Amino acid sequence: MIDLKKKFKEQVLNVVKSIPRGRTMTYKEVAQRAGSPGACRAVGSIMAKNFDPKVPCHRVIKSDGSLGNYNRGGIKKKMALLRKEGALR
DNA sequence: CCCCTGACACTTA
DNA sequence: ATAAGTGCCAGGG
Repeated sequence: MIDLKKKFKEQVLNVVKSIPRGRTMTYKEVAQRAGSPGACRAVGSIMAKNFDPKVPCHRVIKSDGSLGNYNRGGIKKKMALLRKEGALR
């Protein structure tokens, strides 16, 4: 269980869990905070295939402001959540 | 100025 | 080990 790649995944989940309400973070920012500044694409893959209910992955968006992928009900659900939280105004 | 494509880094199966 | 999926950057038209 103590593999470097898994550590990165755990770090990514941990940093996303730490995102405050009403705040959004890009995949690149999350990847950089997780310890791999060039793994922005890996963050998307992690979220896409291994989503954790404790992780507000809906607060993680693309660098250009798009929402990216979402496996938790649909993109419109993600927008609704962010809008309700105040991350999208 | 805007739109599209290729190449890259990393994970999961 | 390979293939598929995802997001960012750079270049070309």
